[in-house]
Amino acid sequence: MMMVRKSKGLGERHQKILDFIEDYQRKYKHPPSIREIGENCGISSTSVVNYYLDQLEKSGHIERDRKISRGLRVISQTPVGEMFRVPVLGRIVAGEPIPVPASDFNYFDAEESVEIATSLMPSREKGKELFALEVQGNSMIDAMVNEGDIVVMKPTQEARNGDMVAVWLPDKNETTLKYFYKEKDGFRLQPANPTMKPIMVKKSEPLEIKGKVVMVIRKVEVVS
Amino acid sequence: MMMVRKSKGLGERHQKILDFIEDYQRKYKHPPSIREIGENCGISSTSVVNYYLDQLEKSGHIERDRKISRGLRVISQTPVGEMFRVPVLGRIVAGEPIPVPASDFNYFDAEESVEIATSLMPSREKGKELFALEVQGNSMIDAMVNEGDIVVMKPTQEARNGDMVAVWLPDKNETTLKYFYKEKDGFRLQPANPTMKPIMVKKSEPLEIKGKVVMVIRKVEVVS
DNA sequence: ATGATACCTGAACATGCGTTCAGTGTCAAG
DNA sequence: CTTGACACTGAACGCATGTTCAGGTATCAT
Repeated sequence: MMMVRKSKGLGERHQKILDFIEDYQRKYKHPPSIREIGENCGISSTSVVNYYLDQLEKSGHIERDRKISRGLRVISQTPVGEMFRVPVLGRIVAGEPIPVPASDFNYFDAEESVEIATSLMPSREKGKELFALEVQGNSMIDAMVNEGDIVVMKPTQEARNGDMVAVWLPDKNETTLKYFYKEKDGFRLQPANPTMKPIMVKKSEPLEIKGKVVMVIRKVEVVS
Repeated sequence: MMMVRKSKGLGERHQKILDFIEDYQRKYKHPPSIREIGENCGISSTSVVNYYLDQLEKSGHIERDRKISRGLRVISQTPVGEMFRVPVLGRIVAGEPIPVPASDFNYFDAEESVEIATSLMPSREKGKELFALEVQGNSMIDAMVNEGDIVVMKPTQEARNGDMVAVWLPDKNETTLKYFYKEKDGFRLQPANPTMKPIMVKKSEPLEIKGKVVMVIRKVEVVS
C-alpha cells in the first residue's frame, strides 16, 4: 500500500502563505519578499519559504518570476486590486431555508460569484466571510428587494438593533429579509419599505438569524 | 549636446517613464526596477531615474515605497483591471430635475465616485458614459429604491419597452424611476413593485427621459 | 535497523536594487 | 563673468533579497 500523504491538497502552511501574499498585496500594493513571508507565517528560514513557494508554483497556485525581487503573485480567482469575489451560494426563496456557508467552505466550490469593489464595502470584512444569494420570487418586496437581485450577506447568528438580517421563521416556514429590533416581549421585524407593517415575533417563537445583509445589487437588463 | 528644457508640467521623459511603468506592470504583473526603467527609457544612470521618480512622486503621479524593491506604482484615476469608476453626479430627488453629465464632462469633476466590477455590468458600456446618482428621500419606493441607494445610469433620451428609466415630468414637476412602456395613446410608467399602480402619460403631455437605469446598489450599514 | 520521504534549520553567497555623491555641461538671470 | 538652477553621468556603497548547501528531525514502509 502506498503511504498516506500527509496533505493531499494544500496544507495549513500553504494556505497561510497564500492568504498572507494576498493580504500583503492588498495592503501594500506590491508582493511581499521571501523573508517577509517567513516572518509573518512563523517560518524561520528563507529556504523553507522558498520550499513552499516551489510547491505552490508547481500546484499552480502562484506564479513566480525567478531572480526578481518580489516577483510572485497568486493565481487567484480574486483579481488583485481593490475588489474581491463573493461566492453566490444559491437562491433565497420565501418558502425555503437560507443556504449558509459550511465552516470548511472555500470560494472555489461556488458555481458562481460576484465581484465587489472594496471601496463599495462599508465594512472591511474579509471577502472570505461573505456570501451572496440571488433573490427568487417577489416575496422580499417588503425589503425593497426584487426578483433577480443579489443580496450580499455576512454570516452571523446575532444581530443588533437596526441591522438588516435574513431570518428563518420555523413556525411560519418562512424566509424573510427585515430590519431587526429587539423589544420587551420579543423581536420586531421591520420591513425596509416604511409603508408596510412590521412582523412581531414573541420570545417564545423560534427565530433563526442567518446573516446580516451588507449590500444589495440589482442588475437591470439594458437592451442597449 | 542640447538638452530640451521642459515647462512646468510633465516632460516627454516623465510621460515615457509613466507609460513604461504601466506597460511593464501590465506585462509582468509587477512593477519594474529603477534600472529596468532606465534601460527602457534611454536613461543611462539609475540616479536620473530616481531623480525623475522623485518628481513624479511629488507631482502625485506615482507612489513609492522607499527602500523596497520595485515598490512603486502609478496613481491611476481609472484603476486598471476589471473595474471602472463611475462618477456620482449628485442626488436624485422627486421634486428636482435629474442631474445629467455635460458633454464636456470628465470624471474628475465629480466629488465622489463608485467603482463597479466589470463583471457586474450587464452591458459593456464605457464607464465614461455612465454616471451615478444617490437617491434622496423615499419617493422612489415604487421603483424598489430606497434612500441612500446608488443608481447607476446610462444617459439617453430614448427608451425601449421594458427599460427602467429615470424620467422628468415637467407637468407634474416630478422625477421618478419607472419601467417604460409605449402604448397606443401614450406611455405607461410601471413601478417595479408589482403591487403599485402604473402612471399613464398621454402623448400630449411632456416627458423627458434622462437615462436608463443600469444598476442599483444598496449599501447597508453594518455595525459589525 | 534501514532507508525513503517530507519538513525544517542556519548560514553563506551572489547579486538585485535603492541610495548617495562628486562632477559635467547648458542656459538664463543678475 | 559669475552664479545657480536644471538635466545628467558614472561610480560607489550597502542593505535587500533570491538561491543554494550542508545538515538536522520526524514518520513510515520495508
